[in-house]
Amino acid sequence: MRKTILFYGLSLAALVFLMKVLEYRFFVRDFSLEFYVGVVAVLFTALGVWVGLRLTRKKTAFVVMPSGRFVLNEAALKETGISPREHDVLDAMANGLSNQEIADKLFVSLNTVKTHTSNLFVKLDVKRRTQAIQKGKSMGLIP
Amino acid sequence: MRKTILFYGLSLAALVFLMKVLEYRFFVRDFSLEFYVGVVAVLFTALGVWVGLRLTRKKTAFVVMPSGRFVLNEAALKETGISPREHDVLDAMANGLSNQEIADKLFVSLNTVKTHTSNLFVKLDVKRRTQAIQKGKSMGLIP
DNA sequence: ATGGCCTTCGCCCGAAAGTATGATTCTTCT
DNA sequence: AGAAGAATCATACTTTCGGGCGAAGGCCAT
Repeated sequence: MRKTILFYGLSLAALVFLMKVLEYRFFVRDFSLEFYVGVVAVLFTALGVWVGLRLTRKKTAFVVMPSGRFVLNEAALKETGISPREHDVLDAMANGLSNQEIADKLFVSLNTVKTHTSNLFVKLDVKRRTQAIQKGKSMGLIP
Repeated sequence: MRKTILFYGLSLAALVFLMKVLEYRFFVRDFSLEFYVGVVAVLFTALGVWVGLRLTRKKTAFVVMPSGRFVLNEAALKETGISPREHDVLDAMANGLSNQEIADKLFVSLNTVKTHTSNLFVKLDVKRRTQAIQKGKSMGLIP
């Protein structure tokens, strides 16, 4: 990551240098300012397109377990401080259940489920249940 | 498509106009050429990034990840009748994005995303986004 | 026994998600 | 040319989530 930033920086520097060259090569020779600016504009537009393309390359590594059974990562459980009940909720959540359905399944009230989910989000450092599921899976908390 | 081209043209025209304004507002008032050019450069770089993002949002383009060789199940795609755009939304959804974030990422309005998600739920026969993610994964629609 | 947890539950409120319906534009296929 | 399917957006409405309080009982360690 640092390398790419450095690379962008160097590219910018190179372009600035090119600008200076153009400035003394063309501008002083009575080329119009519009022309000069136009060149700069085109150049930087191209740079922008290129950077835009670079930036949107996806990288999201995904760790899947095609083999046998799912093993719970208990170390991660302790690190995050997720309680057994919260873990139940996370599991139900990952199965696509709504809070109300989770409440019915666990025989508790809707409010209780909400409390659990809220605490869960804090402990997982996420904002939405979809993210919680994602993170839970990647951490080996749920299958 | 014609409209987008027209839009780009207008954007460029607007920027050129802005350039002229800057030219008479700042340049003649003894601001340095470097400053002026810098503003132009930043402006057009931003434009370039934006254009780059817009241009690359076509194509389903799922980058295969190093450690799991995900292959899109195109048969399932046809069976469910999920459109390319809906597929984009599903992917973003699985990455834990909110509808608003998806809208920003795909350069469309929130309402459009909602429409896509609704159609998606019907086609996947689910009721919630969490279920859509589950089903999407199990059907090989998303990594 | 006191402080710290987990679990349970309540209320309020705003934000996000989802449903329904209709409209426009554009491409593609017949 | 016309039908059909996309993609886009809008408006209006309901439901679900999520945050921010607070609180009570149980359990377990220092």
